Amino acid sequence: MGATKTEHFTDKQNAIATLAKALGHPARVAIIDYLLKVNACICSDIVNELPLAQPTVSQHLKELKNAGLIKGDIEGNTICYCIDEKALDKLQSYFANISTKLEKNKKDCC
Amino acid sequence: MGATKTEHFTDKQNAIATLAKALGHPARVAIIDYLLKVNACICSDIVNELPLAQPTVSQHLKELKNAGLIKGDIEGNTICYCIDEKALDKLQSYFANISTKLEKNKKDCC
DNA sequence: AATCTTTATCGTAATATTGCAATATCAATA
DNA sequence: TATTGATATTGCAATATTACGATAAAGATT
Repeated sequence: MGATKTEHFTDKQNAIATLAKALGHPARVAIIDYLLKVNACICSDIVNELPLAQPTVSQHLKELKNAGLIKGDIEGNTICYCIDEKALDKLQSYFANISTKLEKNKKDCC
Repeated sequence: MGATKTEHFTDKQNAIATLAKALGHPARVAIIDYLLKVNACICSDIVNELPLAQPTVSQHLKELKNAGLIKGDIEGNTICYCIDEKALDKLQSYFANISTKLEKNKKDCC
């Protein structure tokens, strides 16, 4: 065993889990924070911003890209990575929806 | 290595990563969905709702609890687990904040 | 008290993640 | 074309996660 039983869950559950998992590492949260802060693409400087070696950063970027949280293209000898709004909108609306439901259905237990 | 270098990131980054990581598995997303749907605590039936063995479900519940996403107490011979609004509010405002920033700072790259 | 019901824990196997040194790739430039 | 600069890939070691059978724990029921 050891592998997630993806096929037993709904597409939506898997989609949210994939996005959440991609943000489940502080380095990847830090990358998103950085992209928001500089309001631009990553151009070489991200490696200097993180306390990790270049291959590790590259790997984290790859995971964010695979999850759809960032998108990027090669531009000359640098890479232009930036936030993919679609994915973040999906997360935003997922949690906004939960908050709305929680607000509406005040429970008296716990 | 293999261990996350938690100490090199900010508390906020680690906090978001911990919450996101807890939702980084479809079974745990399904548990949250279920808690919202029934608008009540979990009372024994959650094991029947998931395609996983009881010890596995118990383990996922434990992880959600450790991350602070659910809270629960023993009630007789069943458990009352329910959503911890504080954690979900934290996630909701994190992503709402990101969406606001993205809306404000329209970029022309990518 | 013996049994049932429900949840937790232990132990363990399979798999995934994290991190980095070494190396490869590839465009720009000297 | 040789070199430089930036990013990706490979390979590997350390660690974490996922899943479940077996078993334990503890209140409820008979």
